Amino acid sequence: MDLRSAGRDAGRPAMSDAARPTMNDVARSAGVSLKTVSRVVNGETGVAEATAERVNAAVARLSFRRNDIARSLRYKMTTSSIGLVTEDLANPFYASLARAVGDVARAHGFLVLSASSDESEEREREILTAFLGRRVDGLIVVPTAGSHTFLERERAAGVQLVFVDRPAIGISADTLLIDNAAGVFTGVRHLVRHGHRRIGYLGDDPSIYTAVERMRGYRKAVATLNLESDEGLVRQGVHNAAVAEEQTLLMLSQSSPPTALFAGNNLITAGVLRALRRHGDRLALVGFDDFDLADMVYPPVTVIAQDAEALGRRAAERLFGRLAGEQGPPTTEVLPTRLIVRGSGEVPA
Amino acid sequence: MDLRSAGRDAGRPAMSDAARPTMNDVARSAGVSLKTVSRVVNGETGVAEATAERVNAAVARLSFRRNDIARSLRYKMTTSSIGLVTEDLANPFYASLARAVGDVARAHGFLVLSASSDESEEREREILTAFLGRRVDGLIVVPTAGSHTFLERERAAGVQLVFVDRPAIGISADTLLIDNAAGVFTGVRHLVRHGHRRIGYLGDDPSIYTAVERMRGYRKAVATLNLESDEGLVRQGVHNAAVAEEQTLLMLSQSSPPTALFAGNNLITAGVLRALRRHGDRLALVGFDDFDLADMVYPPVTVIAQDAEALGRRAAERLFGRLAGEQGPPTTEVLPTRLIVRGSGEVPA
DNA sequence: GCACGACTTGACAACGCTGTCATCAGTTCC
DNA sequence: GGAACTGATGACAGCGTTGTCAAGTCGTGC
Repeated sequence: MDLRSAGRDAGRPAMSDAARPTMNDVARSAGVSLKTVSRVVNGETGVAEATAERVNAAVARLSFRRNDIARSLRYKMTTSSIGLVTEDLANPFYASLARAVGDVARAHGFLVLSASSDESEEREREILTAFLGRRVDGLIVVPTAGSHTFLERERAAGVQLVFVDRPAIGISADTLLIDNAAGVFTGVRHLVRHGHRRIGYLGDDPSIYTAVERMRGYRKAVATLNLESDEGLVRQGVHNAAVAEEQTLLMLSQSSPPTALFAGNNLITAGVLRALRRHGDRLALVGFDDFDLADMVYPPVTVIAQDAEALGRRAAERLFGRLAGEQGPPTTEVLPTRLIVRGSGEVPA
Repeated sequence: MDLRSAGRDAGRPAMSDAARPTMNDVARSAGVSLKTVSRVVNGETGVAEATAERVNAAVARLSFRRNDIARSLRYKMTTSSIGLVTEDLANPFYASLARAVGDVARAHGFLVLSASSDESEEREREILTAFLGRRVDGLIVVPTAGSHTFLERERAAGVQLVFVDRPAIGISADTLLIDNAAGVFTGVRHLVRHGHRRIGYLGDDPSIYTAVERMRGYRKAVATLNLESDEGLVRQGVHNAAVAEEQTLLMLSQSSPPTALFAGNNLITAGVLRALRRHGDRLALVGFDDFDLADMVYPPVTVIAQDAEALGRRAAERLFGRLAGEQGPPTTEVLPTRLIVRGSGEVPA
């Protein structure tokens, strides 16, 4: 594009020179002092009605909009904004969580900065650094596996901190978790109640906290519910649907295959379903994570559902509680999961 | 909640008395002037190596972090942040869009403020006002139905503006759309090619731009592909899965029911699927919007997919292009949809 | 020995706003 | 009629940073 020929007011030139009016401009235009404008704009008392009207007229005339950046700087260095870091905002689970956080923030007059860490410690740190540079008043973080000790000094400077979905290493702060182990245990027990004793498990990478917890739930079920214990029934590090499909087929072609399966997350559930369809056998299945149209899949999938919305809401409430001055040592709240029975888990052994 | 009383001395933990160090503190600690600290922190040239080292040591010692709020105020009043307003961040479509916007923003060193308007004009305006008060450098907006003329003055003040998914009324700005009408047309034509001439359509509320466009695509298909035109085959205002299910059943119990259906969005597709299952007949179906496990549903659903990620990415690229100074009149870019054949649309009439 | 430029450093103002305190007119009270 | 109060308004400083400009130090060339 040729800037020269773009000419007059084609783009931003001339117009953008119309710099934003400041309180000073409004003051001049209304024939009052800067401070009086500030009083009117912020709805403070002690301004004569006639004066306030003049100021308001000038505000409207100039399209004045208070500069909250400057206000923040002057006013206690607090920004009415919080930062939210999740693994991936496009993931429906975190999307719901983010939505809930946003709603609570809005109710408190706060804005939300958000970004995705993609499970990268370095990227998470970049994001947090940027947020802190912007002086967010609080942070809600789905922490990566790395140490979060460096946040200690930020907390000392008054930044409130809540971890969600996983605990953080190297720092103690308010934390909200899902009861992953109990969820898996419940799901496996459901299968046991339908006669299964040989139950396979496919889980995500053990570097991920939730994967470890879920595996723990499975191990506990195996140990306490009198299940067949066989490492051939266990697959870890299954981190996408394709691998899940492949591993399921391998597991089913063993000499003594399982009669039921537990899928450690929604991606794995998808892969398992595809494998079951290809395989033809009708195995029992329970998956962790609910998903849209789970009732329309064949077979309809029985799941352990986690409430992302509640998780986000509670985390935000906790954060705003602290911002409002709630004292006390860091707390950890664990939210329950819910078994949703739809058919796939009720296939008898 | 009253922000004023919130932050008071009511609650700030004792720790927070350890106020954040400023460049002045660093300067004192390093025995140099404020300005020299600024130079070192911003990597400017012309500082003796020994001095820079002393400053860096002091920075580390005090855990200094540059205050970007103050920097923004001083430095051209630009904040390296953009605002994103969608209808609902929890909706997977907008979640993907938001993720893409976030990635592009990150590549440019920008942060993203986001919020959900819930289709409310008033709420959208509140959000935009809050964003603009924070002096975002640009806005990406999925506009509600109301007039957006008030944004004209913001643009005059230099705020860049991109509308996404729908055009905005009362203002002309860069816009990115999905070719909704063509998508529906393609889907209906797909059904026609499998012998259908009596095709039902269920669409969302006509107050929504995309619903109107999609309906237009259906009408065009009916008119040009020699289909049976019958208002009994058309349902508008279907705004959730339950209504879709109910309306589908009603439509199928007519004296001359359709042999195929087009579902105007993913929620409607879900309702139609449930109705078809209850009804027992195997009708052909094409739905707008792809969804997870569409291949595992029975029957696997043929869909018209839209690329939310591309939409978000292009919108952000457009915005940053403008922020980089690209001139020229507002553009409108229309992204194509994609037909994904899975089985449900291939049932012969 | 002195002027010169190159390099390094710092003093100061300003970004747009709010808190503090002073000022000034108009009461009220005895 | 003067002290004391009330209500409205403004002057000024300062939040933490960066741009501007001046000043200082040093080595070089003649």
